[in-house]
Amino acid sequence: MATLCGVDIARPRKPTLDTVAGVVGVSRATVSNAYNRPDQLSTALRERILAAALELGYSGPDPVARSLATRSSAAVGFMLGQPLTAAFSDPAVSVVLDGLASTVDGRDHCLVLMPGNETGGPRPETVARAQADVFVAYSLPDDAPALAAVRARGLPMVVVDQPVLAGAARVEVDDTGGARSAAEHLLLLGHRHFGVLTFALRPGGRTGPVDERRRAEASFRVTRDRLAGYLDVLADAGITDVPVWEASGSRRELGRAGTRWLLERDPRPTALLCASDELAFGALRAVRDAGLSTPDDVSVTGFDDVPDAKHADPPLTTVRQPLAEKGRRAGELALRLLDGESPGGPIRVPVELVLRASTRPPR
Amino acid sequence: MATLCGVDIARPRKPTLDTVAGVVGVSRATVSNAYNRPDQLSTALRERILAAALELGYSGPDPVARSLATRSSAAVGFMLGQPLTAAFSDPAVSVVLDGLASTVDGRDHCLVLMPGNETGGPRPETVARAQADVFVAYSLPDDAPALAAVRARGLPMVVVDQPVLAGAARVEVDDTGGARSAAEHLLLLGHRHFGVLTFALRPGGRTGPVDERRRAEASFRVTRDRLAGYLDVLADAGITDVPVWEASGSRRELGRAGTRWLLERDPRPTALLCASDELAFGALRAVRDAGLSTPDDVSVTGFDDVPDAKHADPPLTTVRQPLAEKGRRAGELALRLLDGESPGGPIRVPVELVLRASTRPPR
DNA sequence: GGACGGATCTGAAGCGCTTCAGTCATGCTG
DNA sequence: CAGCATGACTGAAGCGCTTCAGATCCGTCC
Repeated sequence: MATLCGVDIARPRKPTLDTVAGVVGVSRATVSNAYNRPDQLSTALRERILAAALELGYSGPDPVARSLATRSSAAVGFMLGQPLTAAFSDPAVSVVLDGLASTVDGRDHCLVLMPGNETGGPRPETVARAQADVFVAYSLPDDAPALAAVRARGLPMVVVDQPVLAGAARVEVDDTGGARSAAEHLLLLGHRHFGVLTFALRPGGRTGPVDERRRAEASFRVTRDRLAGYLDVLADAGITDVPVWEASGSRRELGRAGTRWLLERDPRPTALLCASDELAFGALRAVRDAGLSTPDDVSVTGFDDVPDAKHADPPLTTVRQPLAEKGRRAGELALRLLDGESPGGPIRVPVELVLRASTRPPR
Repeated sequence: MATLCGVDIARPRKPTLDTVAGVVGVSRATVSNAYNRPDQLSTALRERILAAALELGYSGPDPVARSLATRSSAAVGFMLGQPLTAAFSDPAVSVVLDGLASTVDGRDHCLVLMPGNETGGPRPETVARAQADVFVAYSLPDDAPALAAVRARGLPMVVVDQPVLAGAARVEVDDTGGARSAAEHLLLLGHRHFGVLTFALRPGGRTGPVDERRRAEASFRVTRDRLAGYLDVLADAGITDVPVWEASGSRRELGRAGTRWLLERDPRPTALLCASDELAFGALRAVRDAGLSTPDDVSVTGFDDVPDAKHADPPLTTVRQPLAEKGRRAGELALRLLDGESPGGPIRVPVELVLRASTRPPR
């Protein structure tokens, strides 16, 4: 009786707002209000509507249609500079992402994940079709096509760590400063023979020694800055020709391999500066493999202070950055942009050298 | 001139299909075709349209509107049983996710990530509002509210590992069998004193010894099956009262702590069965901490065969499961469901015991 | 008692796009 | 040259929802 005229046979079809409205005998607007603005109708009616919906198997307004009508998809896109495996092998990524995810989820926003490929970011097509109304870029190379794609869509963006991009909100870390402090620490301890272990300077995953030219081509800002921090401090102290090994990713196994090479240099380094804790874990292992001891024979520093760092053997001296906070900040920034507020200046999170047992003066 | 009548002043407004159509002087349908069906119009016109679009700053059809019109959001939702940090501390999750992501990205589908919370899955509200047209559930507890939410929306779902759910496509692994083979291996070597290290039996993250009652309450199927595999084989051999430690997550640090407890049991176990490689890594470390040796004093087995397992010290005997393949299969299944094909029976991926140096007969 | 305010509910105009049944030339066939 | 297939393009009907300016009704206040 209270049903709409003809369209009644179509059983298997999914119910919509209209279906429910028809059955209850109210207008579509009222059903919508039942879900979105409970104060706009009487409790009694609202309950009747919800009951009817339940019975009809209507599970609430369709998210896509709702997004179209409200012009907001309630999702934030997360673009990554690497494939997922590479990214998540390093807690430095997953902890940040976790902070971000819980922040945006608190506001009923979803996270659209866009992993990178060999070229160092998601495909622009992926970005163009992603249903998100703000994007977060994490560790993309400066020239990633994905960035242009976001820009073309005219959507706001927050960048964490890099790249530095005009008009985008930003949360950043003083990578250079952190790296400098690690190098200075080792210098102060009296070390003169160094080795540096870094992760990828550019997308594509090369593994091998880094020369001046390769260094100049670096397109990952984080890598560039940490490396520069290490080498500049050493150069200022008159130490040049420092061997540098580039691992294609931030994984302990790759750090271990690189360290093998570094330990074969002559003179053998007494101190290893690593661009991440994961690499440093590999370095610790390689030192042990070589029948040497950390810190007696070789001091090792990391970067990030991931949870495992303090439990390493020996506990790792490293540069701490507040990973979870970075993620949260990025999330908050993204939500602010969604609210149309201005991004404000870049948010800087602090770094701090954490001294543990993996460093000591050379013998 | 070729512009539409009045609506011309609104500069800052984002261009739409109509804008472009108006400027070029063609119908909206034609512009749409220019993007989606190049064969439906002449190349010349298509290029004119694309050029005009570029000039106007139109970056292609709006994904949300397009989704509404096509009734397909081109996204797959990924629901996780744990928060991101917990999930990604274990490569067993990130490798699967990577396989899934690359599979669906190949079809221009996005990945909507829905991490779990303390209750063991994403919030149902999150699921209800997620713009995805197929969901994959990974390691959710059997009673997760998120599952009901998917069902309420009437969307197809693929389940990997668990829970077992009627009507859902599934890719599964013989966890019980894998666990059994590890236990049998140790038994065959002559071990009689065991310890078991497992990750969470239920959402919420408890840490401590597991008794019969706790075991009965287990809601994570994977955990349940592996544990059962270990204990059943031992029980069949007449070995009962095996101490079991539950870690709240699959992290090496937690494995290390649990192993400390296990090693204090009397009689001290000569073999440790771990529910994951990450836990096993912690066990190796704890054995060393205790001044003991693996495998001389204590044998250790893991589960998963993550990339680090073969580089552990000593290399880890473990049950291999093809993680990347699991992810890919799940992705393929999801895409098939999207195409309206039937899921077919569950896909089983093989497990296999990989013998390495962390196990040997007891002294 | 008439004006007013509040609480409820409705109509209709979009949101930006896809798609399908056509329309209209145009060229080809026999 | 009639008849037809083909290619190029258009009109209009949705997709399922939100939202806002009313419409209606009723209790109230002076």
